[in-house]
This record gives sequence, structure tokens and C-alpha cells, in this order.
Amino acid sequence: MPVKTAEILKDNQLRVTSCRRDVLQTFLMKRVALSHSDLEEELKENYDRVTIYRTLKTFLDSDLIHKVLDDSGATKYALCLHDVQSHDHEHVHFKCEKCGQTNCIEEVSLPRVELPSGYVAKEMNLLVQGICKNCS
Amino acid sequence: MPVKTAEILKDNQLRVTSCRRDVLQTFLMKRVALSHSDLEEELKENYDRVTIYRTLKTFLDSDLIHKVLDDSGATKYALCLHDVQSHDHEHVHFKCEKCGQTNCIEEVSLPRVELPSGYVAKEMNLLVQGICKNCS
DNA sequence: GTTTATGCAAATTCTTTGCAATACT
DNA sequence: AGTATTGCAAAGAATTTGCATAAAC
Repeated sequence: MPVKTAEILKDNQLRVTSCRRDVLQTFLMKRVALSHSDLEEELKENYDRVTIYRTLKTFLDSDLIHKVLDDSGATKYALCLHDVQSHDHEHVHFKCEKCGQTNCIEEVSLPRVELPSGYVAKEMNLLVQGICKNCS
Repeated sequence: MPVKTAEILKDNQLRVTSCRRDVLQTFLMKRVALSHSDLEEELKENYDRVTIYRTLKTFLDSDLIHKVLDDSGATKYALCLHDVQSHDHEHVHFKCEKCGQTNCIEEVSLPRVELPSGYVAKEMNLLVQGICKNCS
């Protein structure tokens, strides 16, 4: 178990617990958006369902993760580690219809969208669905 | 009760029932994305919760409505009536942080996004969050 | 008359809350 | 030692399924 996870938690003023480290580690390894049930699947031997819910909430509050839009109904989350210089509030995600995985596309930045007057945009999320690199 | 709803249902090879007409009518009147519970709120005197779920599923299968992305966890739906000449698979929605309403922005078309090679896009959904025209 | 939709009951799944025991700093 | 986190039980939403009745074609 790398120390990296402990450092990330400390950097975010969070107590270092093994559940938090393991959840963080799972995000780092999988590198795709994960739902609560994905994490539960992965970690249910070790941690209670409720603890995983609370861990996600804690990470969300600390902006360590963010919600990833999904049309499946399940709420998914992804890490936010790369956000300091890039645009914090613009996310492009790709969801593959074959393998079901959703990942952040970092190579692409969201084009400016001109909204009708009166609208103030604070955050933009683009979800592209189709076939991913691995499945095509 | 306008006949319009019956025609729309027939055009989509669906049986004309009063629940379907009322759900459709609600979408036509409200002109914003609605969740199951929004509809239940509106129609609970008349129809069972389950029937509304099934109506939504039927409409979804017929492409009469589509899912609207939302980061609140609740699944929202919107009508797809304007889709013949416009781009069927590109939706821009705006969710207001003040009033909570989500609506389709028809004035804006989604700019082309260049994906890394290997990716095939079939559908794109942009969710913009901020303050809407009415609340600003 | 045949097929499809509805309502009700009940089962599942998803998420949250309270509280005592435990782990972190 | 003091504070925050965890696990367990249980409550509360959200969603699905089965089946008999009712409505649509």
C-alpha cells in the first residue's frame, strides 16, 4: 500500500483511515468513474456499505472527487487530482456503451458555449457516449 | 384536454390511455425536465406511482422522452418532439442552482468536440449549471 | 375477443440517520 | 484525552416485479 494515499488525505485535512486510503487507492488504480456499488463490490469484505457512503460524501465535500454525470441512474464519482491549473469546473467524460466504463477525457477541453443572455454558467459537464478506444 | 396528446401517442404506436395523455400533457405544459417525483406530485390523485414509472419507461423506449443528466441523483426526463431536423443526439441543458429547474436550451448547438482517435461518439449531452434567465 | 395497461401488494435496491464502540491525532 | 470515524441496526426513498382486474384496439 503506497504512502501516496495518506499524503493526499493529509493534504486535504482529512484523517488517515484505512477505508479512506482504500477507496482513494481504488480510484487511483481504476482510473475510471466509480459508483458506490462499484466500490462496495471491491471493498465489501473490509468495510461497511455505510462507511463507503460516508467516505464518498467526505471526499465530495473536500473536492477530492466530483460527481460524474451518468444516464444510468447510478451516481458515479471520479478523482479531481489534476485540477489546479486546468479548468476546475469543466469536465468531459466518455461513457462506453460496450464496456460501460466512464472516464475523464483530459486531452479534450470543452469549447466555449455562448448562452442566451441572462444565463450565468458556473459549471459545465459534457458526457459523450459511444464506443471507447479499447472496445472499437 | 387537447387531442394533440392522443395524436402523438398514436404516431408512436402507443395505445392512448389517460395516464399517458396526462403525463405527456404535463411535459408539454411545463416545458422543463421532470423527474418521476415531479410527475407523481402532479398526478398522484389520478394514477399510481407504479403506473407513472411504467409510463416513463414506455416513453423512453419509444424515444418520446429522453433522460436528462442531473447531478442531484434524481433521474429527469424531457420531451424529444423537436428532434427530426435538429441533431437527435445532442442535448444542451441548463440547470439553475436557484430554482432547481432544468431546461433544454434549443438556441445553442453543441460545438464539435474532437475526441482522441479510437473513440466513436454517438451521443453528446452537455449540462450547464448556473443561474437562469428568470433568477438572475 | 385478444392484447396491453393499470392498480395494489410486496420485494429489491439505494441512501440516510442514530448511537455506542473504535481508531486517529 | 479529545475528536472524528466506523459498524450495526433500522428507517426512509426510489425502483422493480407479479398477478388479477380493467381498458384499448
